[in-house]
Amino acid sequence: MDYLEGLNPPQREAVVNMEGPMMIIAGAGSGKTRVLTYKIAHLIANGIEPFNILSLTFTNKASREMKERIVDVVGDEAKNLWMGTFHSVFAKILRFEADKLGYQSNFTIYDSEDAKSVIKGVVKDYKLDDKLYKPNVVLSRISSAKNNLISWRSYEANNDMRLEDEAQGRPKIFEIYKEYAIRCFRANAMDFDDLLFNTNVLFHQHLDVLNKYQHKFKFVMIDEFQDTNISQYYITRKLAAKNRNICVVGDDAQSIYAFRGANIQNILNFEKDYPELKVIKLEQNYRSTQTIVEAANSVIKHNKNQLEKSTFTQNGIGDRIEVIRSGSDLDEAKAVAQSIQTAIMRDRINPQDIAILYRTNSQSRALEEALVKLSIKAQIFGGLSFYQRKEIKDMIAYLKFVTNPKDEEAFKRVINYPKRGIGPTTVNNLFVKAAENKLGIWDVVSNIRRFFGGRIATQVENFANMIKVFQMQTEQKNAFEVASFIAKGSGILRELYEDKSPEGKNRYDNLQELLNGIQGFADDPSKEDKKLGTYLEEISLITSSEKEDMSDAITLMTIHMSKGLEFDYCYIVGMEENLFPSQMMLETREDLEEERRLFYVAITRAKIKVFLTYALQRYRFGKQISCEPSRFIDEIAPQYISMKRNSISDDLGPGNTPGFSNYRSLRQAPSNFIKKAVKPKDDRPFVPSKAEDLSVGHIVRHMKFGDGKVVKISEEGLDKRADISFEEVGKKTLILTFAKLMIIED
DNA sequence: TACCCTTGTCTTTTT
DNA sequence: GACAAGGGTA
Repeated sequence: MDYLEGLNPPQREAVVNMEGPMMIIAGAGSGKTRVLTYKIAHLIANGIEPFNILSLTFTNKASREMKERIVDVVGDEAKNLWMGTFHSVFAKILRFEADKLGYQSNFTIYDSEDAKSVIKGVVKDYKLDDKLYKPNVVLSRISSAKNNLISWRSYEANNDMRLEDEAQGRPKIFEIYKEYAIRCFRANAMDFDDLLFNTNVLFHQHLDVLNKYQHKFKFVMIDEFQDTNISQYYITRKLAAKNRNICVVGDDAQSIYAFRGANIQNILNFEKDYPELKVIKLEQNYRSTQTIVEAANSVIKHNKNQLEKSTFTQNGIGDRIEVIRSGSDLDEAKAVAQSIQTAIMRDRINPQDIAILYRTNSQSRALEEALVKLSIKAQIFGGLSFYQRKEIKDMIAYLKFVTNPKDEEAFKRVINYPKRGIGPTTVNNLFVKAAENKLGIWDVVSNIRRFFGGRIATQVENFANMIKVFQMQTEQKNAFEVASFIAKGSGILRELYEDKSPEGKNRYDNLQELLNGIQGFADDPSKEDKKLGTYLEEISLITSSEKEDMSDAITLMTIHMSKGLEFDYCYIVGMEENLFPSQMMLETREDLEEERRLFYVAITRAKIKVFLTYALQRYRFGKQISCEPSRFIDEIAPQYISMKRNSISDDLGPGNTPGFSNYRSLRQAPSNFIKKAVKPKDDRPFVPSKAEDLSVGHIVRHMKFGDGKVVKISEEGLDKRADISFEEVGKKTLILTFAKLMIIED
């Protein structure tokens, strides 16, 4: 029991109170993972069987780490714990109970890309306006319906949803939802939200099943409770209804997934649903310096909606937060890279303890380049995950289609890849025939002679025979044997091998890497089941955040991904209005408050020091725009920050003309451009004309870009801009307030 | 049917 | 600036 020694009184209270409902409100850095870990260990130490404990986390990484720590405390029996993300745990249960809902246990899990593709198909078939019914918009409506447990059947009658749709001019969403649901079901496929939605249906319709799992999961733990949505909440409420041993851990100040349906309301509901609830607050921060904790508190104070809680620390005061201003996004990246170099060399900070955090994935590129120049190793999380690459998705589509031949999305990917002369027209005919005969696509394809003759039949038949051979393999062979057989047999491997371009080479390597990964799965002695289906189950819920940690590399990730992690030094970059807070989150106070919580999360990742950086100019949407520092910088109480200028580009004060005189423009121009551009066609003296004299059709001269024609004048916000097609450097958009242009021809 | 070019859209965050 | 979709051509 010596693990109890290192806990403070509230932490210990949380651990030793095993039974009954409990809510732990845990401030950032207050040791909540520790408490959760020890609590589970304590349960096991007191004779509770590990397989009676269900612990839900938000990432597989978090659950893996927690499991390892529990093994350290109580030993190997902890391996039988039920631990994982909501999605992975309930996917497992749904596979087991699939027939009760009319699914087959080999159902496919559609990722968002698959889902959008289905929606696109529906919008097209229903002849709706695809500008209005964009896949993203429709999917998020459907998703929020499912997360609130509104089925397609009840959607039409749901006034809230319908009125919102109509107000936005999209009255047909419910029809798309209906058809989307029908198609997914027909394809024996579930999307991410279905995994939770269908679990609710299962527990609602089959009380015997619910009973079984209530009995099994005598203790339920939920981490990051503030990020659960209604659908998740109902599942856990049902599971815990009998034993009422439910323990949730969360921090309302760190709720940053409202956009995904997370509902802070759940915290309040929890108190109503369990009147005997024990609430424990962990308020002492063990992670960060006083400066960081106080600064974070001073930020979150600006939010109206929050639970009563005050975090404090007994750690030292530490350095002030450093705010660095740069002229451009590239200079910002340079400054960050330099500062990191100093941190590593002078402050002796381990690279693994340094992170650069940003609001959007697209910000990573400039940073990456700057780091490479200083030979600082960096590991970038996010962006396209390995499994989202085209060549990988193609290969996996084969695996999916072979396991679940109803999967229409997989079918569409593989039917004509590699090219086998079955084009979109033919594919469409196949789908029409399937619909006419109320059959699945595989029923038509595998019996093609009953429906078509001629060239189509021959080609489709070849395809069907190939798939049948693959399917036979899955019976006896393990995932790797099947996959490498398919890679060769389908022609994918040859197709990629023959592409000798650098990208083609890369795709080939990626495919090999995928096969290696499958081999690793098949060779893993701890896995009992090495079937292809099990492999697919495992990877369909993997996310880009779950790469392995690389040693001596710094970390680059979005702030969202950084939740739950900690670093010595944190660089929070792009602290600009419209970027952070994001311009899409400025409309309502709720949205802005979520952004502010996100900022709170970012600051509290740091143990020793926080850097905030912003740039005055930044490339976005392929254009350069001016930026203002983020309001969040001003929201930090001033005694905790110190302002610095980026030594690289501190000549860009407000009085100067930043515009296009920085090196970004030069860098992007052709190498011979500098010489050419400064040499005008004639030797008239350069006298800038007034911005308001400029109009479309004028030929103008720019000191660096040379001569060009004005093709468009537009206003964005307060800035008047001109699109100019330059002879030497092509089309540029210039902000007329800054750019100096001389009209040389009307 | 396949390929090339142009055009339009996009960047918020993720299971 | 990046990528998918659409249109035109062989």
